[in-house]
Amino acid sequence: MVARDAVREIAQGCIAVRVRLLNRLVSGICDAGLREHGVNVAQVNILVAVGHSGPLTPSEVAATLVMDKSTLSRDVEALLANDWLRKIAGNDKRSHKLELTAAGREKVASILPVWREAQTELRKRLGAKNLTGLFAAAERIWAEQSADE
Amino acid sequence: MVARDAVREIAQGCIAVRVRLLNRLVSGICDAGLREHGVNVAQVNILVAVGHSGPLTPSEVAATLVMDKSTLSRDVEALLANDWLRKIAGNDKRSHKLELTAAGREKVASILPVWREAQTELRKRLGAKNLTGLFAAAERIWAEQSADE
DNA sequence: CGATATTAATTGTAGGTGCAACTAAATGGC
DNA sequence: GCCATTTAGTTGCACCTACAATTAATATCG
Repeated sequence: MVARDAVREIAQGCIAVRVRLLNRLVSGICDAGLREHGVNVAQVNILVAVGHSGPLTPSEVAATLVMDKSTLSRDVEALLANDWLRKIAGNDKRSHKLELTAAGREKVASILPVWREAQTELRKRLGAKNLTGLFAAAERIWAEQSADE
Repeated sequence: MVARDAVREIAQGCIAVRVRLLNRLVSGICDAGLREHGVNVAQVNILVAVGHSGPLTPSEVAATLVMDKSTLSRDVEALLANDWLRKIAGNDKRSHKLELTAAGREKVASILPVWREAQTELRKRLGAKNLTGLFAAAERIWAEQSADE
């Protein structure tokens, strides 16, 4: 194996470069639409995760989104300050749960039009049929997590 | 449409949350393996892009990877300092091209084993068959770019 | 030819992100 | 019951990243 071949092998097969490219494209399009609403896609994802599956502890949210818990902690801070999330008592004195507030639910509803526009553009640019694999991959990661406990 | 439905609609269909989740998983796995080699996945992707399709101008690299050119500029700085990339004259006095050096090519070759390990883990966790859609989506973005000029 | 617009790259700045270290609380041996 | 270990969450830190503004060079058009 000579050095030249390594470049070709990675260029042709690298999962990371493709996922990262798509991430930048997708996040960029979503954030552009959300900017006027004063939120970013990371925040919306957290609100939706909590609203859909909550109440959840911060650790559960972080695991679901495969985020570092410290990153989540800082994101949640802003969401609490806006009263889009609220803390409720957990099973422990060291933990708590996060719940979507009515205001948070309305905030999510308010961005629905721009979210739909972004989805439409993304389906067109990425190819709607290519998304099934993407969704299935995410499902596998979520399934892994259920299996862990 | 009530607010509750917006949460469900986004939770069930959001492309962004899934792409971002996969990005964090993939980047995390790759970066963990690369750490001992003193590089990150962003840098490897740039070296490979330049080595595979180069010489390329910074703008061309940024477009290929769908990166902001300012982000690329700072990444390239470190790669030049390590003599993994070199600047060569461009068509213009305001532009130049980037070329992979022999040392850069060897650096890429040196990380090939950890790259392969990461690929194997990712294929297993994401499901090998789910990757075809991912690759096809990236191809569409690259095809868009050729069509632009 | 000269003013204006465009293009390439970099730099200023603000905020996002993850790893490691830390604090507090709970668990598990012994 | 007590001490070591684990777990939950936050904070310190360094770095990554993108948008906006800047600098320099080139192209365009009257």
